[in-house]
Amino acid sequence: MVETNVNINRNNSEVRVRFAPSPTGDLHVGGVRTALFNYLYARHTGGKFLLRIEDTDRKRSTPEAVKVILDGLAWMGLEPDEEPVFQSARFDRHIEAANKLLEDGHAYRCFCTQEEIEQRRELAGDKIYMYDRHCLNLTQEEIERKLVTGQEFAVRLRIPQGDIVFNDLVHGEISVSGGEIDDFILLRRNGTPTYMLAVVVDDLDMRITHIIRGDDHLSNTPKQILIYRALGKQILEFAHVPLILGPDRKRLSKRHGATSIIEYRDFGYLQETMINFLGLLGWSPGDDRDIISRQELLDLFDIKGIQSKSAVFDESRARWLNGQYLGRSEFDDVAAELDKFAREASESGSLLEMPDKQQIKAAWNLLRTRVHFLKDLFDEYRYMFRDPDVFDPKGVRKHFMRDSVAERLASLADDFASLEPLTSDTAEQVIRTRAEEWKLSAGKLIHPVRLACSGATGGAGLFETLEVLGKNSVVRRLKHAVELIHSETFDIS
RNA sequence: GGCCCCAUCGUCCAGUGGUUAGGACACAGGGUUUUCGACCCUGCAACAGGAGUUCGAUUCUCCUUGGGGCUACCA
Repeated sequence: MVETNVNINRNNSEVRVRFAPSPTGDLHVGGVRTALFNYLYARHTGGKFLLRIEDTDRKRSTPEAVKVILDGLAWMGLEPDEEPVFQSARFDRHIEAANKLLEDGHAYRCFCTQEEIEQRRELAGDKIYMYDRHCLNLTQEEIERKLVTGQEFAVRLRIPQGDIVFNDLVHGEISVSGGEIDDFILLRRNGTPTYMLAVVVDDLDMRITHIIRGDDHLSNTPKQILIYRALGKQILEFAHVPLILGPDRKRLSKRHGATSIIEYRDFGYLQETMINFLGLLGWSPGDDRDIISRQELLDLFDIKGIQSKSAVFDESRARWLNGQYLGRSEFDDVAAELDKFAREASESGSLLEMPDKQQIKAAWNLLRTRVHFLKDLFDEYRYMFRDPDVFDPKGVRKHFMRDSVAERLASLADDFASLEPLTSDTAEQVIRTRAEEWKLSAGKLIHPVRLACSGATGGAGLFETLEVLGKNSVVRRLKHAVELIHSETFDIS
C-alpha cells in the first residue's frame, strides 16, 4: 500500500520547500542545483523557499561554512523567503519528539556502548550487522537500575514489521522490505539528535510540503517515513534529484577540480550562466533548447521534467554557455566585473598598469563575442592593453621570416604615424594602398602587422583592432617588431 | 557483500508501439580570399546485451551487465 502524501489531503495549502545543506565545507554546484530546483518550484507555484542549516553534527559544522552557503546562494540570487533555520537551535524540539516516541513505545533506550556495538559488528564478519535489539529485551528493572546508576543511553527507533512503499515524484513507486532496516539511533548518548530525527521534526515544524533533495537521501527515506508514522504524521511529497557526476562518472568532488560555486564565480562564470547551466542539467522543459533565462525557468519549471538519471558536469559546455552570455552582454552589464579582473591583472603585473575605462570598453566591444570568460580580455587579449612580449612562433616563421618584411613594416609605421586620425578606415586605406603599390595581396601586409601589434595570429578584425590600440601604440609596436626582426632574437624553437 | 536507484551520440537535452532517432557541446573537414580558439556550412557519432509481450519494439515486462547511492551514536 502506498502511503498517502499529506498534500493530497491538504487544500489551499501553499507550497513550502527547503534547501537543507550541512555546513561542513564548500557549497558545491550539486547543492546549488538542488537549491535552484527548490527555488524554482517555490517561485513557480507561488510558494515559499526556505533554508535550513543542518548543523546537528557540532564537530564538523563551522560558522565559516555557514557563511559560504549564504554567500553562494546570495550570489546566485537564491535567497530564502524566511530567516534561515538552524537545526542546532532546535534540539529541544528534537528531544521532545524523541521523548514522545519513548513514551509511546515506538522507541527505546539503548545502553550499549559504541565499543560493544563495534565488537558485535566485527563478530558478524562478512554478514551484515544490524542492531540485535539487545536493549529492547531489557526488563523494566534492568532499565531502572541502569538509569539510577546514571548510565548513558541512546534512543533507538523500534522498527515495526512490514514493507515500506512510497511514491517519489521523480522515481515513482519505491519499495523496501521491512527487514532491511535496523533499529537506528534517534538520539545519541550525548543527548543530541541524529540527522534522521532532526530532518523529520524540522520539516514537520517548518510546514514543508515538498522535499526536493539529492538522490543520496533516497535510501534514507524509508527510515524517515517510519519516523513520520511513529510520530503519527502523514509523510510529505518527496522528489529525489539524481546527483551530479564528474567526467569519470563518479560523484562530483574536489578531485574533479572546481566544485564550489564560489570557485566558478571567481573563475569568471556569470550568474546567468550558472542558473542556465544548472537549470538545464537534469531538468528540461520538454524541448531541446540550450539557452534559457531565469524568468523562463520560473515560468516553466515543474518536477515532472526532472531527469531520473544522473548527469555529468561538462566543463566545456559550461564554458561555451558562458561565452554565449558574454557575447550578448553590453559593456555596462559587465563593467564592474571587468574592472575587478583588470585590477587583478594589473596587480599581478601581467598588465603593467591599470587600463582606463574607455580602453576596456573599446576592447570589450571588439572582443566580447570571442571571449569565454571576462578575464580572457586581460590575458589572452592582453595586447589590447600592453605591448606584446611574446610572439606566436608559427606566426613568426610565417609572417616575419620573409624578405623585406621589416622594411615594409617600417614604412607602414611611418604611414600610420602620419595618419590624422588613425581609424579603422584610414588604416585600411594605408594597407591597401601599400599592397597595391608593392604588388602584394593585402594579406601579406595584414598578417605581419597583426603579429607585430598583437603577437598573435588570430583575433578580431585587424583594422578595428588598430583603431582601438591607437596610433601611438601601433607605431611603437611596429617599430619594435622591426628591431626584433633585424636582431633575429626570435625564439622560434 | 546486502538493499535502493539509473541506463538514447564521448557529454548535456529531446523523442515515439511504426521516425532517415532530433538539437546542442566537444571533435573533424570546408567556407568566409584579414587571420582566428569568432561566424557560417558539412561530417562523425547513440537507443548496453539477452529473452518476453506485440503484426511491429529504442519505447512495455523480466533477466544479465554496467554505473551511481545507501548500508554510522555523518549529514
